[in-house]
Amino acid sequence: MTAPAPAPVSLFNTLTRRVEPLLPLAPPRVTLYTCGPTVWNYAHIGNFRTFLFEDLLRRWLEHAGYDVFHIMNLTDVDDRTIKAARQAGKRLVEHTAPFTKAFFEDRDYLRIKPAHVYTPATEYMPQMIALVSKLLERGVAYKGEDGSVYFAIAKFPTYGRLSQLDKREIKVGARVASDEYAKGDPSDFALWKKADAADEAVGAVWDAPFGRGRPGWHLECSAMSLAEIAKCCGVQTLDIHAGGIDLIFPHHENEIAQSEGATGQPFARHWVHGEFLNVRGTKMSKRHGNFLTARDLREQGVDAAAVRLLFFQTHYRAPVDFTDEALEGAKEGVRRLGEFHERLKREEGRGKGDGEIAELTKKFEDDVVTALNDDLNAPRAVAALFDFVRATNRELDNPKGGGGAAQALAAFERVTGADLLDILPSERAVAPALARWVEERVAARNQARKSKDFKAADAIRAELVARGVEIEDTPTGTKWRLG
RNA sequence: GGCGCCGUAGCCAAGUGGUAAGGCAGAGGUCUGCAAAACCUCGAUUCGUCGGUUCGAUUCCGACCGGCGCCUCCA
Repeated sequence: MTAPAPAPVSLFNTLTRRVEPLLPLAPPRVTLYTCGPTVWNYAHIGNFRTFLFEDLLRRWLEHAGYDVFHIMNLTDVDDRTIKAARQAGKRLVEHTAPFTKAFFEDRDYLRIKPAHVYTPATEYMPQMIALVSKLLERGVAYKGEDGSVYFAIAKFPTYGRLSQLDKREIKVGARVASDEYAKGDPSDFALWKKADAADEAVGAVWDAPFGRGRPGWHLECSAMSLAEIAKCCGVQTLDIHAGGIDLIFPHHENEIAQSEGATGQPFARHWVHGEFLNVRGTKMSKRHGNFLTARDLREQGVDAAAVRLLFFQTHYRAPVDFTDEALEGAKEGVRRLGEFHERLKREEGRGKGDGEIAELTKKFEDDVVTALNDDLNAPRAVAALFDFVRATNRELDNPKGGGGAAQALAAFERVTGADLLDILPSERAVAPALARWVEERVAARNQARKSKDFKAADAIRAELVARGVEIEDTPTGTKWRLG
């Protein structure tokens, strides 16, 4: 799968509502900005579904030969972080720091590749203030009667293009902000919110030429992404901006307005949005209380490989229901991949260098490339993977077959290993004492089997199973593993 | 009310204008002392319902039913 760099990758673009070839501004470089977590609490696995799809996107682009610069923001100042800090009786940063740390731990547990740069909003105040100043200068922002600064969407004719707002009507009687009277147009959104008592109480306030206050939610993404791509690449347009589907409106719509209002350049060329993780048909969320955090899964001993496989078995633009049954199925799939991997390593040297397996391997890699290039169709890639596993196992079962196992192993590892899907089972540490005991019992059982004392042999197996050890007799000896 | 998404076997889930991938679970078989693993065979005459377009629709159009999301700080 050494694709000529860079390969043609197509992705659905929310701007046009079509699958389009990815056309970076300056290939092979791709600038990728993904909306990260709000660190007011632990992120749940619904949040992580989005981060996992972005992880696959990043890896696939790199695999295709692109030089990806990945930026992810950390929202550490907004309504929720302030409220949570206040309730905890802490300063803002004291409250958010542990959750930022937890996010990184969860990210590592789920094997998500770290972004090249993480941008916490509170560390980009000068950039945000400068952006607001610029928007005020250009006359697309104004100071409201309440002292906050708003963006005037009337000054930005293409407002609503991303979310097809021109076709929308705001629901009559929908939530009306208390500061409504202060704005020129009810749809104008806050760039900078004048400090109030709660903000002061937790230290979420900054001085700015246009007044003491704090940034509106959308501001950070514009300010930070523009700052980072200017620094790294000297540009004002992102190649890809990704996030959850719920961010299309208003978050991303407002980011476009703010950014383009300031730079006059397109903000992002390709907008990519992932669907939700549901629980019995309803969006997983803190509000519904139907959520599970990454650390919950980790504490249950769930292998991250299973979570990754589970999510990759559904297309990123389709909603997926999280059920225990589905997770169990993914765990079983991961086990099977692990077995197959072990087998390939064991039988790598078998047979001649080509044959049926070489054909299967080629088809496998071609299918994976085709699937992922077509709007990151991971489910189809996974299907090709299991087709390959089954067909190759069949060949390996044939005493005369087996030629090409080394190639199969290499291809298998390229796709399922740490560079791409990253869905191979984690190594499980076994305490030396346990290992010694198991080895002794296995030897005893084989002794019993040798003397045809199957009753004793089965008793020992039951003993092992009771301790969570599964055994498997093979022509080359007895294998065991923790179940 | 506006905009958008979804409804495919027990469960999860791809997909195409020409007659349904893959995974898990289940049944039978090969192998095995027995298991396990692996492999083989079996499952939707059918893709929410009803119409329409078409030689032909699960795939396009319309209506309806059911579920869901967004509509100013939710991944």
